[in-house]
Amino acid sequence: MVTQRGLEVLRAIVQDYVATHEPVGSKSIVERHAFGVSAATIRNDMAQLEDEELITAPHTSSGRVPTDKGYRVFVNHLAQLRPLSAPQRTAIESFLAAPSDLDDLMARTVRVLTQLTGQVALAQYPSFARASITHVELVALAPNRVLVVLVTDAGGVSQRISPLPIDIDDADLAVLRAQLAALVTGRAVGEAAERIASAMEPKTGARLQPALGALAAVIAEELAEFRQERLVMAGAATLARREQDFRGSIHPLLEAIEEQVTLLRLMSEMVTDEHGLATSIGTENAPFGLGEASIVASNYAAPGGTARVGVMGPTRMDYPSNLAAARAVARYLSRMLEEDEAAR
Amino acid sequence: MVTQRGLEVLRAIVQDYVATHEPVGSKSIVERHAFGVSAATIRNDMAQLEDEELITAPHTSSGRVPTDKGYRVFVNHLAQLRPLSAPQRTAIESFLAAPSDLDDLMARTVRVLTQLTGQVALAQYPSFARASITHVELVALAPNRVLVVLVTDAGGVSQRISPLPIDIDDADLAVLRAQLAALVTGRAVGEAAERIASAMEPKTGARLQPALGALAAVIAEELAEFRQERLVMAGAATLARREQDFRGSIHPLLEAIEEQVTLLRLMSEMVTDEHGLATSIGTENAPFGLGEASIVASNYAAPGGTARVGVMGPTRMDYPSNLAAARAVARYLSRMLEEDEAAR
DNA sequence: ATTGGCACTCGGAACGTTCGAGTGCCAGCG
DNA sequence: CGCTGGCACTCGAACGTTCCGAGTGCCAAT
Repeated sequence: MVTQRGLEVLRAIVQDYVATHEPVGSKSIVERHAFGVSAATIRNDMAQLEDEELITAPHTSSGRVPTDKGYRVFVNHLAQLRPLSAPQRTAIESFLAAPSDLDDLMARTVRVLTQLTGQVALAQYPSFARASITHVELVALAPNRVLVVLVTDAGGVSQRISPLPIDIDDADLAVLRAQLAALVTGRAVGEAAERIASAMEPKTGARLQPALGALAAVIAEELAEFRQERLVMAGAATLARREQDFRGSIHPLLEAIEEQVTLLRLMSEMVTDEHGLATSIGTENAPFGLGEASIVASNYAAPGGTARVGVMGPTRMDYPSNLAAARAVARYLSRMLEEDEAAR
Repeated sequence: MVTQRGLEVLRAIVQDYVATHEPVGSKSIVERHAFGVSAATIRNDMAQLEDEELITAPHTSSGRVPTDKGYRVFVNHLAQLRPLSAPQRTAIESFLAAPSDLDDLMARTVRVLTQLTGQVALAQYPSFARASITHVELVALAPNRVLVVLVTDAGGVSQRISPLPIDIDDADLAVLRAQLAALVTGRAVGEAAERIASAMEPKTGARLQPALGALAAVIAEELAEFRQERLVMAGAATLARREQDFRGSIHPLLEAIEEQVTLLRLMSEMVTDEHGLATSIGTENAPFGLGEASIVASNYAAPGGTARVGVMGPTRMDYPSNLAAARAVARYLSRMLEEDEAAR
């Protein structure tokens, strides 16, 4: 059983260890924190914390270091977010002001977050999976090449060039446009994908069927792209400064950053607390090959539902600050997207 | 003055050092290469090479290591590309087969190149700077929101949503479309940008002028995007394996990868030899903050002119293999783009 | 329950020794 | 004159020893 003071000691250990990167001893705790008890008492508390596996000693006689479990307790029960400073808030505001489009907004978001935290920043794109198709437009580039543009009600646009197996004229194009529009406009992305699949089968011998099939195939690809989750990142270079924080090497992290898929799954599988904040610590990420890393994230509100923005760093990170930064950025991001949607 | 055999010794040193990552001594040279002379003779040659600053000794009595100048001589005079193996060629072929679009093709290109060389792969996008605008299309999303699509003859497409300061109807849209088309279709990107600038000035009091101005501004942005060089990369994670190859840290490299701008300039400023190959070694990259890295690249033929594909790695890299890989990939890439253009 | 005291542990720094790979130089040889 | 074997020398890497101090666990006293 851990006493109340024991928890305070854990908090002190986490804070000091994150600050100094060195195992913390009983003596340095009484020096840096006003516990009003002697080092020996702290030592007794530390022995209890060690029994509970909340802290551990790297060597027989050395200071203590929090375990992953210790960080977890710290984050869940002991940490309170450290609010951002005024300059930090204005930094976010000016960084995110007047983006030219969604890509730009997302890129700026991760840049400001990596700049605030000094960690690798990650952001899920708003999902278009539940959006509906509002427009399908065909532009003839040549008799046998058509540009296919798809627009969703959530602001997502996709475009792709499709070669055609036959030459068509403007009248044909109008026919095809009408046929495709009937299939997908007003439909949710998933539903549209089902309906478009039927058009891809070469059923009738109609003259335009080959062209329709080709266009349907391209539209299917575009729809698949809408359903796919995406991720933006920034600050990978900051990992180089932290090499020794990751026992083995930063290779798994760089790999994950390049892969994206892993991080995408990780981000979406994290569980949020009642404030929309999520934390995944050290070995909790082991199934993803990132047992040395921690991730904190905050939900933000996007047209297509909530998505997440956060940072990835060493287990020994400053959770309160990083959580606060992620939350602040998420809030601004939500607001930007809300304004954009209102204008639509 | 360096003798013929001296140059052979340099070649041996470069080869052995790249292979073993350890300073090479006179004795190991006579063991691994059939020079037919004694170690003492090699030592004399090495002394000459050291006078010429082609090699250097890390410590007073230790093997020798090539200097950047030594690598340069090796690459210019001593190296002959090592042709790829048959499996490697088929790997390229199957990797690059049937890309779904340009982005996909470029992504696969860098992936195969990083897989072949184990280094960070870089590829410039084909440039659309000299392309011409063939289509400008407006799609009404709402009375005050229009999707603007631009298409070039080099296969580049750009799309963006523009809010309008006033509401317009379909007839207005047709008018605007005609006005904008008159300004930019058939024009080269640069020329189009100049002409579109004029439409952005609020000169006349015409009713549609505010809308025209807004659309022109968006088109100007899209044109600027066409003029901008772009880069794709892969294999950043491989750097982690090579940490100690970069004396200081891999931070500058990761930074450059994230920045892109630096690498873009570096790639475009490299000078190619008569075979379209370019090499930039160690300190030659110092102005770009990459004095510890080398880059090799090969030109490839793209619709908008030649562009480059290559790899970045430690100065102590296997130049012949990497150059051969870059050249092979560049050739396949040229062919793919040529086929695509023929289909257009 | 808390505390001061104390013996104990162990990692890290400092230092010395040894070992061997590699060098430069030189006299001798074809 | 170029090449060679021989030799003294250098210096880094590896290893062992010593020393120091921060930190611990435990215990008797309060």
